[in-house]
Amino acid sequence: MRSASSSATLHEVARAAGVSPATVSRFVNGTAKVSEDKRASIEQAIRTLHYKPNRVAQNLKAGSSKTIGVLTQSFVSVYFNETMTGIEDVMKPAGYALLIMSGHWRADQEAERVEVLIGRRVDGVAILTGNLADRQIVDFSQRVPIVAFGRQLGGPQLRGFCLDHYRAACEAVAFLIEQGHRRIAFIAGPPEHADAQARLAGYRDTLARYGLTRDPALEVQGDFLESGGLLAVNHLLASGKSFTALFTANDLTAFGARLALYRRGIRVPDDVSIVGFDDVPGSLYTTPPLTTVRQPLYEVGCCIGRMLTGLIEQTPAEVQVPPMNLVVRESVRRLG
Amino acid sequence: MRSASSSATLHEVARAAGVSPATVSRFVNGTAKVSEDKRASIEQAIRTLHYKPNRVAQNLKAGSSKTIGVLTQSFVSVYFNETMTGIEDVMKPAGYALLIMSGHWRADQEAERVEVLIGRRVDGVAILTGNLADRQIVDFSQRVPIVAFGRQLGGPQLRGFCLDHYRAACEAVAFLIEQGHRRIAFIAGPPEHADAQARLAGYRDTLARYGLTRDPALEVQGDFLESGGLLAVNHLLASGKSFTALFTANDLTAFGARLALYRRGIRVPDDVSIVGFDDVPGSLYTTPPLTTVRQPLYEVGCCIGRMLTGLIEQTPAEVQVPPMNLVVRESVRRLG
DNA sequence: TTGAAAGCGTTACCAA
DNA sequence: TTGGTAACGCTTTCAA
Repeated sequence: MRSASSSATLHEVARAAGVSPATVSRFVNGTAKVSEDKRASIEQAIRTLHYKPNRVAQNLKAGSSKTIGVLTQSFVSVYFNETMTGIEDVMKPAGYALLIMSGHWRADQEAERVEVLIGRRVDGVAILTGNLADRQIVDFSQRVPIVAFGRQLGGPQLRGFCLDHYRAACEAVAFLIEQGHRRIAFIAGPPEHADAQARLAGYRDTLARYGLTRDPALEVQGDFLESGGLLAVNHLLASGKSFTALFTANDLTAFGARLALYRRGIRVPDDVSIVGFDDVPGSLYTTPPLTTVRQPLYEVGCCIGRMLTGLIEQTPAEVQVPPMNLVVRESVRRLG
Repeated sequence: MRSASSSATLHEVARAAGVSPATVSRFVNGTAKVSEDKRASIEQAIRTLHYKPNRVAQNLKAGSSKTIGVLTQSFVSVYFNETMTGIEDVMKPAGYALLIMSGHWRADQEAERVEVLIGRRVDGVAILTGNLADRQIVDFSQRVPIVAFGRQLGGPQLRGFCLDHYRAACEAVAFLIEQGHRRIAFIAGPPEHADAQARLAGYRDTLARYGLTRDPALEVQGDFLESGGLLAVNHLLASGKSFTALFTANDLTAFGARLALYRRGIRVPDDVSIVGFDDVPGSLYTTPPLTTVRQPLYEVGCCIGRMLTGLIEQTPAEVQVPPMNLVVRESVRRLG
């Protein structure tokens, strides 16, 4: 007896329709012409048996799974999810499904996940940042086409690209300076995180470029999380150093910072201005709405998707990586 | 010539090791004892050929894919993503991978996605809310085990469960009343959304239960989005009706409402108290932090995972659905 | 236009 | 313990 969850096979359809399996296959795939009468009985049989092709068998035969693997770091981060939406939106119409695994920012887990993905014979892998060594990604790319976001990497089966965090951070700080701010504090991200480093460098260099001397006491450590932002502001305030603006390594940090300020009755932007980084959905509705640098993550996802299909189907496409830019809202006050 | 992305097969390993494919299979799977010498040469061959079993072939053979399909509605919603984290955390250790597709709240797309999932022979499907007709889910469940979150459904291969939105909404409104509030406005969710209906009913009934007469002018339509919350508050304010508290159908609505209030200089909670619903991550860091009803979505995901494995592996597990509860933060002021 | 048959990479049964 | 072999469900070549 057939279990409730399996469905009819091509052979059964063939038998029911009184034709050969080959003919049914041809009909189903439109691979060749089938005479009118057979066509009718096949359609009939398919209907009554509820036949649906078994993709697993098709995949085995085809040697490709029409599936792409996505290595994300966390499901609960808009950062990744917007990117995945972009990936899905371009891969779905092309017939690919997404096998998603999260690596939790741990190189060992990430490697293990990629192995699983390759074992499942995905046609390509998208790696969204993470802590895998570049070297290892290059190695993996000998086994499967890979597009890595957040790395400057290349190879026969490998594409990698980054957004220009340095330039974007420069733009943000320049904006603050042009609004009349001179004492600008910075809450940094995790020191080992490449993007965080670039943003910090952008902050420092822009200060220098405008001839402002940098005050180390105004650079505080954060961790890309709200809690870190909150602590950092407390720290800053405790140090007694004054500042009129705050640039944070990302939006979550800005949210935490904003709450710390709120708790002390320090108004934004009246007393202190804030600029964030990322433009997560929530930043449009903070009080006040946050001025921040927008990362075009949805578009990034689309790029990843296009690069990946290009790699897989050997139709190299020149993909234009979208720029980041400052979105000015209400958290910055013009001084003097 | 073998393409760069494929790897050695069992047969090649067998040939290289001078044994039969069957023996290699047995060794790899530990299905039977293999003599020491063969074992060594097989290991050797596997290493030099970089052999990895082809899961696609294994799946075809086994008739199961060790994959479960997840029908989500949107990637960019913490609501779904927290749930998926829970699902992943219980499915991954059990050896299942997640094939994820989003239905965008459109019944036709959702049905199409489930068809794709079934066609790919997933071992089970998790449906996270959405607009599919119950009837259709029941039908699908004849072809594959299904766990549906957000529906009260059951069947031989079907489990469905909801959280008690009605009761939770009652609790939230009761809290407001007990804090001394009498004029409590409500910003509703989409009228066709079952959870939104339950929350509305909870609001109305609780008012009645405490002997408060309900004022229709204090019930405004929202849409579960920040923008709807903002508009709703503007509407409420324009109507001239006074209120001391605001209960919103979800947190996003509360965020929008909070911004509208902020824009008019109305303080929270000094002038107006707010209670949200969901407890999305951001609500801990709004100014002030939002009092809201927590939906234990991660735990829900774990439940879904356990129910699904129970269904698939025919080991029915009694799974305890976690309760929602009010988390009191700083957006409600005690009156009088 | 149609069918027979081989093969995709595994696993498992049956003999040996 | 080991090997041969037949499936799993499909596609595709080769003949007819």
